Amino acid sequence: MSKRIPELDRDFIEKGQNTYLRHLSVDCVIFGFHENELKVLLIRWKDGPWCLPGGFVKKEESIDTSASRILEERTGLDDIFLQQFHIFGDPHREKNKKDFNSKLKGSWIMDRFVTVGYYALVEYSKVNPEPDWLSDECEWWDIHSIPSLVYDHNAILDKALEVLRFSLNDHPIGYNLLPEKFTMPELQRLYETILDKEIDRRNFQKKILSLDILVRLEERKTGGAHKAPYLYRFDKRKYDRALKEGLTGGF
Amino acid sequence: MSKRIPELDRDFIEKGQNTYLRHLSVDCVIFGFHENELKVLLIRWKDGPWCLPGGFVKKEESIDTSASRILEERTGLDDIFLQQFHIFGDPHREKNKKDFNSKLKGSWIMDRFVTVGYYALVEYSKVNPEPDWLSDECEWWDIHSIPSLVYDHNAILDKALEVLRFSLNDHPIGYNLLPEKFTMPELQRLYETILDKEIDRRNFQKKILSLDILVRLEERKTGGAHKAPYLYRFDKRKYDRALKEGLTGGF
DNA sequence: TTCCATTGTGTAAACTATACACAACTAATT
DNA sequence: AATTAGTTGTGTATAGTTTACACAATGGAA
Repeated sequence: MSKRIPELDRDFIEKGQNTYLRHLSVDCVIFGFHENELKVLLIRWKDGPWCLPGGFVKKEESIDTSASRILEERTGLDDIFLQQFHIFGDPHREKNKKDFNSKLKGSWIMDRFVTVGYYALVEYSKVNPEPDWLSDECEWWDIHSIPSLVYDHNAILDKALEVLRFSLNDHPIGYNLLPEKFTMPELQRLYETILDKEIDRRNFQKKILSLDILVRLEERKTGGAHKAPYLYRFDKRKYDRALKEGLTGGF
Repeated sequence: MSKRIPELDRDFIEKGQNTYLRHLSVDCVIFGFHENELKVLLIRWKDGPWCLPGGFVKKEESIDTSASRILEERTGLDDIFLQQFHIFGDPHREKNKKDFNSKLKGSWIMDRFVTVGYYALVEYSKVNPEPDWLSDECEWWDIHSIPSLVYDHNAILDKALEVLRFSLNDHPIGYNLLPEKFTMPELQRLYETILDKEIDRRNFQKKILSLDILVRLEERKTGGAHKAPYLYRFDKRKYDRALKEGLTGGF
């Protein structure tokens, strides 16, 4: 699947500290939405466990830029919605780190790392999951069936989800996760998945429309087995204005 | 005022990297409430500018513990309400760092630092502001007349205030900032100061009481030039329960 | 053609937030 | 001792928001 690049490997392990800040990493929780389910992009280390895609901060690089770079490497996307949400600084967070790779012994990588959590919202269909030279697999996982992850990555993911829930009314979450055109039921299911609760269909529509950030198109979504729903898109200008003033209410 | 400790000084500058993580610092925005004004505790470096009290992370120490330690050193208080609120990772955030102290040239301190922002809520009267061996002064400043601070510390403070405002309904902010017994007008003025807006006296009381987290005492606060207001205290058990479930509404 | 699941729409009731007024109290002033 | 100024304690009416709920219309499947 992915090519091993032993040169790069050795360089990274032995001389990474010349390029990157020590003790500091970035981990990304990349959310997507597909088939009415919230998904998270995970990678699997070579011969190792599943984990959040992450990386390190270059010596002259902003941590926001690091996160963007890491994301672009894994998804092929730039200009992504990215949000720092928490920093994880327990000295014992990387439990069993020593066990993972004997050839890393003595490397800067085996030091203690404090990691900055970012979450990203991406349009599922635009992503081309790409393993890198450190990983074997890169796949979307359903939020309801996340495997056991390395270190404290499950806790990082949980925290991201918690923040995402909390941010639902103040950040352009729908805007970033859905394709340009979408139906009201799709938007509703996104909200329901993130909040993990059911919302009344009619009240949802009323409230979302009252925010005055959507435009209903003439088109309807055909092909479904039932009455064809209207398509909507976000009115970016109104959306941005509403976000500045703070979206009101919540479900 | 503060004693210089040249030994410690030299040790810290030359060998600090053996004790602390490199490139990572912690800065604390310590809020207090006094005379109906929100205050922030600032220190002034020796022969230097005012800044937020901060410090470094020991190699085997949790960043939360670092923040607690830094806070205790500056205020004499332990068991303080502390909340990580943002990490500042711009490589150019420490502008003019080189100019500050020529004797630091070549020291690990002159490297780039990423800093974790914490805010603390303390009871003003319990704090004994103490300069340390790096600083000359340690004083409360009114939130409305903060001086120009070093580096990006004004931005860090602004961000803390923004988060504090946002958190007013989900965190035990009143509980931590006020003395044990307080009057309804005092609590209201705390809210008004943090939110920077006026609130109707009667509606405020109605709403706060409806949260069912306060106990009205038999006592009244005497000595004022007017009608003696009742004293209240927080019912810790009910408060904690309400926080878990999330306080509703907001002003 | 009928059936089924789903969409589009509206209204009444419960709840929450806001605006607003008057009597009681305390110390300072006369 | 009475008056005054400023503040506290309390309640109600109105506007606005959220919630609960029902029925007709549509499009493909049977």
